Amino acid sequence: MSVLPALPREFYLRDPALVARELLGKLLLRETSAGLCGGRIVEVEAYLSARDPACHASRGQTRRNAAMFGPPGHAYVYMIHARWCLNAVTEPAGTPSAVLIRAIEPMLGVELMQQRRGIDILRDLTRGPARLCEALAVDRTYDGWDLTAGQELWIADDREPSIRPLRIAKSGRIGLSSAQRRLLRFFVVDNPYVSGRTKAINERRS
DNA sequence: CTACCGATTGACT
DNA sequence: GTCAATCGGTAGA
Repeated sequence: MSVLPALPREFYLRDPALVARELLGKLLLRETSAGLCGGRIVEVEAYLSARDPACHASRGQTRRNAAMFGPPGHAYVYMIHARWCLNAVTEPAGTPSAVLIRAIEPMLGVELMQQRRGIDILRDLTRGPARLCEALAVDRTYDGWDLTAGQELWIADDREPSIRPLRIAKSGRIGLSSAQRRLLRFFVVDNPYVSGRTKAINERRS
């Protein structure tokens, strides 16, 4: 049993945009024989199954996106431009939606993450979906991994109350070729570990 | 089998 | 700000 227990499956059994917003401030954790590492989630994007053309699963199931069709609370790990990216699957099995973890704030095992990334600069360690996967040694072998099991790779509540409430902003999603009107990217305002533009389209308290 | 592409990143002007 | 390397997934011959 971990000191930092994993969020339960019910957490993920909801609308992906809601899950995305609530994942901000949670801890993404990774444990290997080399030690524990991870940090606070500060940037996410929601992908809304068949009703969302930008979602990898919007045009049906393939071997690549199969994890998104599975039960909530599991990882969907895919490769883009020769780099891995990590999602948390949401909604019931058969509804292929997910939340892309775009950035975390390094908190645990910084030295280990620096080794894996081959850089020292804290700000560049986990800012971006592929960078954080490299820092946490997440690759294809974690596609389909159960994030609620509380081992190797999981997400937990941050029990440090001092950082709340978080100021949250939303914007359009990053890097999509097709224009996406919907504001499905959520990030912590003024956090230096958020990737891309940090201009707030809309702001609220959480 | 080949050809094309991308939910990115890092190097460069 | 611009640009191209990167390589597995996918579609199509």
